[in-house]
Amino acid sequence: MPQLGGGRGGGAGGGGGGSGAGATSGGDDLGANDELIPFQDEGGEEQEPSSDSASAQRDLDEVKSSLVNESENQSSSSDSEAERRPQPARDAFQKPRDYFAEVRRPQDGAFFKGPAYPGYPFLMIPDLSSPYLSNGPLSPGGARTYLQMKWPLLDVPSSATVKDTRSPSPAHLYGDPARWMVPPTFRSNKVPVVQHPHHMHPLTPLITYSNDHFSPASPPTHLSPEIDPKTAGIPRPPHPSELSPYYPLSPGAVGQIPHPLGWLVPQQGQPMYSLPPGGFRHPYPALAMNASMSSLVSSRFPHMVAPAHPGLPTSGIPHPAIVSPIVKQEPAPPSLSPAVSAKSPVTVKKEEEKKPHVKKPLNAFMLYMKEMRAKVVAECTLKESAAINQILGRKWHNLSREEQAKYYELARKERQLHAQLYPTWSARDNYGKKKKRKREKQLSQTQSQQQIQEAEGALASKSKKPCIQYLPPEKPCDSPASSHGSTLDSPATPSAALASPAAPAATHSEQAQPLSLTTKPEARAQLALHSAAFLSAKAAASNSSQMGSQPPLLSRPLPLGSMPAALLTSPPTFPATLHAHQALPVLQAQPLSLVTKSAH
DNA sequence: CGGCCTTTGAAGCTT
DNA sequence: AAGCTTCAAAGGCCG
Repeated sequence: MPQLGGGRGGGAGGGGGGSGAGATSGGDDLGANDELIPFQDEGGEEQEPSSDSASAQRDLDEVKSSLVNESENQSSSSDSEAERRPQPARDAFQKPRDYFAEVRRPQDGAFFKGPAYPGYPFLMIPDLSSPYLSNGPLSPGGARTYLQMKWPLLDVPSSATVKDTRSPSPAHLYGDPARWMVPPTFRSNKVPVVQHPHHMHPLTPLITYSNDHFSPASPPTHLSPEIDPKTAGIPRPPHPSELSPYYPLSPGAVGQIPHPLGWLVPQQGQPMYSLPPGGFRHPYPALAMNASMSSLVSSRFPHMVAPAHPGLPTSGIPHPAIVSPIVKQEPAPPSLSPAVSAKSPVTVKKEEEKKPHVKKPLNAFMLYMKEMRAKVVAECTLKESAAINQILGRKWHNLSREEQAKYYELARKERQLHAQLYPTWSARDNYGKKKKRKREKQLSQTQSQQQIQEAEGALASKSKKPCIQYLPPEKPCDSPASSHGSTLDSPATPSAALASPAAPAATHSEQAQPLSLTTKPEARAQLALHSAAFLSAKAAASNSSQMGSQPPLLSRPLPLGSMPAALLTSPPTFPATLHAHQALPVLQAQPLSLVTKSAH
């Protein structure tokens, strides 16, 4: 696994201060630019999401309001927008991954806490449950945890610790609660964790990945987390940013890939990844030690706690990435491949059944969702994931390129790690494991194009009511008109839409969106009513004129996700047109699905 | 109780 | 190669 350490090394070095460049250009191990970093035409938009509660709130409000009425932005957007968006995005564009080096704009401050970079290596800590494990009762926020650690500035030869698998005592590492940076997710009350005194944006922890800072291979000496003053002298495994803490190494991989947090979580001199063949050891013993954490683990992943019980056979502990509780005997990767062919059909079947279910690595958006969901939920009264996800989707689009880049980077690393842990795994392996109602849905979509069209028309008349449904009755989320979250999005501009042929489609889709929300009109009717007042106020404020004609979503910039890497790296030009082009598919698709649903 | 809904992105599959 | 499909998380809701 050359890639593991290496690539990032360069970045890490640079990271110390400025970092990031390496990430993209430099060097990524696997292919550096393979990662696509989308950006929105809003180009400059961004950064709104700031850790600052106020700003965060604003962001949320924006999103919500945008959901409610996107058109409003059009008119008012100019002012606020200008203010809101400094141009960071453009900057970012020029220096895509120079997150650390870049001096943060005031707004960002909250979000990224620029200053933190150098001195704060970021750790991503899985919520004790492997992301690849089936979901448990754990609360949403609990999922993945990203911790930001503040490291003392020590000069220690990283190499010294790299090979050593042992970790320092947790006590040392965790001794100072103040050092823990806990993302909102954790704060959300579901996971009792000591929170760092300073405000921190939920994403902050993720920065690690986006930057080459925290490179295991060659972490900046001054930043080197390798050694804590208190733990100085205690060798510990490297914490490769590349390696997602979520993935425990498969037996075969053990030793090759040190657990990122291994040093953090000492297992009495045992390597983090010293997994017994076929067994999985909880990667974060230290965390487990925490009463609350421990309970979480035990409740959600009893098997993971097993290590605590000597009597329990380690072999019985499934790999974290493996969903199936039953599984067993063999490490995921091995079990996935060979022997099967030689066995009888029946046997094969059985084996397949036994096969652990290795989940797909999370993509950038998923990571973002996990990170931000709790926050959104906390700030809003909304509980439905569907609604939350919509908000998150909006927020995602509102993120600056750099912010998104962080998640893309993180996702990329996750994929890398996943690939290393489960070399034989293929996304195809999971095909058919879920019910495929979706397919039906889509089919129906295509089949009912006409219906969609009709629906659109209906929508136009209905306008955004549907959106309202998802708005929280109360508005912790909504904010004063000032926020104009949607403003960011955009000017109604059809610019993007018009720019490309797809424009029309996009428009439709956007219009359709509201419909989707209405999927369960009856159920949500009440919600809508609650927010009705809010909406009306908003509508009044905004220029409602466009609402009717303009699709709410249209105003929004196109989705970035699909942006090719090339674009990312390319100079700051990516105009709206470009986005529109790229996003086209997405927009079109969206509408369809939405419409379809509404139809249903 | 299982599936739906909703989002974006990645990967696989199909055409 | 382009487009389509499936799955990933999450949790309230629905049949």
